[in-house]
Amino acid sequence: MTARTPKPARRPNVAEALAEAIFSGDYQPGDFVPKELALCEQFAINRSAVRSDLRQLVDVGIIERISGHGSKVREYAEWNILDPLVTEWLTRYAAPNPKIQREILAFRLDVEPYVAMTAAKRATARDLVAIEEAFEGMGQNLHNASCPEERRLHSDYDVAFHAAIFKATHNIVWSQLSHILRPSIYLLVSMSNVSATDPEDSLERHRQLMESIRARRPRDAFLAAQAVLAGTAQALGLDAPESSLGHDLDIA
Amino acid sequence: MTARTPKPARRPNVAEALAEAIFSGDYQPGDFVPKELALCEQFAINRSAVRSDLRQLVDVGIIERISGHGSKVREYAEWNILDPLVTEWLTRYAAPNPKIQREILAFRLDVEPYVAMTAAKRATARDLVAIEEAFEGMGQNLHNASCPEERRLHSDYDVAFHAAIFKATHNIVWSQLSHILRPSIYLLVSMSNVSATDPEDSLERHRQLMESIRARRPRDAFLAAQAVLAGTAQALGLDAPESSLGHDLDIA
DNA sequence: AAGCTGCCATATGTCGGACATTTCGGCAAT
DNA sequence: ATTGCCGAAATGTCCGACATATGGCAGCTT
Repeated sequence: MTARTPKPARRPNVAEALAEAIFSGDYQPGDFVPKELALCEQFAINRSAVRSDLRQLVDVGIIERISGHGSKVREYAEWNILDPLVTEWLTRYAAPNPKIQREILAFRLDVEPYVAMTAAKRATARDLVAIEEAFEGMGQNLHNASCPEERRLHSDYDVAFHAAIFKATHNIVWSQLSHILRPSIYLLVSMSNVSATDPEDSLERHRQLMESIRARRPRDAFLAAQAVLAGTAQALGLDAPESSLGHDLDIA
Repeated sequence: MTARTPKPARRPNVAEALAEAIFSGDYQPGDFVPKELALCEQFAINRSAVRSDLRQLVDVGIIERISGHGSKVREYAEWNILDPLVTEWLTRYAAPNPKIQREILAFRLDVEPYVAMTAAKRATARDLVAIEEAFEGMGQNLHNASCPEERRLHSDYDVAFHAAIFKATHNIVWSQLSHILRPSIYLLVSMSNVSATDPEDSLERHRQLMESIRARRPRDAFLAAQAVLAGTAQALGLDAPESSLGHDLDIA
């Protein structure tokens, strides 16, 4: 039986499809998505399945179900952008939501230097292995940047690199927050055709960050993370506004 | 018809009930919760309703549904503790999860000083109103601490106070993270009978934090937030381990 | 004419039963 | 002892029906 299972064609994912439509702007906050029966017809599945998927969108705060009236898209501020599923959708469809992307990047500018500093204090050998593997993956997929597949791989390793640093804090909350990295890192890739930054420079900054963590030098890790993020912000056309943490405190 | 609607008795919330059982330790990671039909019988509702509620637990990462086998409780690390619903349940039933509580408090020790500093730079008049109202609510519900109702009110204002500071950063991610405050603040209350800290001292520290933000003094706000959190950590029997951000950077 | 009341259409919420699919465990043949 | 098949048990999906909540319109009252 070399033939694979003849029907891996599972049922269509209504949540996924609606998420794409909403994130792409087809439906905006305040709009109503099609009613259940319409979705049943459109996707050729039963109401139970449709309702199950709509429940997922409710649980992440994207839509609000009004009994007897319909399902309304909620305001962006009400979305659970910390939910892994939402960040996953943001990475794929969020081009038309530049505001959220900017806020996420601002958040990263805020916290990543601090996370790097904490990681430098608590990282174990196992954490360093994860960080190093991700780093090497970034390096190996840095050449012919014209190949989309390779650029995607590079981004995956980039995400893994930063996520590994978050995990090295050995704190559940920080670790789960690493999901927020994915959208902005992928956004960087999708715009990298116009990116003016030198990939080699970026890799070198990542190396310095990694080495600072390995050497358990929290302050160097803090500064190195600032440098990495500043590069990212610049590539996305955002001047690092005020990563003035060090500045304000050094006044002391 | 002075009689109210005779049946506001809505259907039992299976998700809520199961969450309480899981958070209380009746079911632990790896265990299987009762099968759908058993829950139908136990709560006297239909399978559709049961499945809808189970879907909610799946969406927040608490359980995992294995087709044809059952619903298994996932490891704590896989729970979406950043989801508002999960933090809500944590505030109510999390007594038997001291590990998660400690990690949340460690996270707060990490970020709240920085959040306070950022708020001091960006807070608008409207933000200050929210902070001040919460502060006054804390003060007015500080007397006879023996009254449980008043202690609950005090906690609510305490949460509102810290959440208002998070919102004053004017960043979506920070604002949504304020949900994480609730569990540890409520935990403090539930243990306050053995708390040795003076409520007046705590209130005074909060006042200094508020005034630093109002006066736009980021560094003072940073230090004041550290003082507030140190008090909280001490009351919960945790020495502030290493809020050494300032320390490490001041070495510079 | 303005405002209120009550009815009706619409869409979601719940119910009950049925069948399909997946998983696991046991039994039997190799 | 291993492999393969079969069947029990639980979840996934489907179908049809009724209950409930919401919004708007018609008609009546004032």
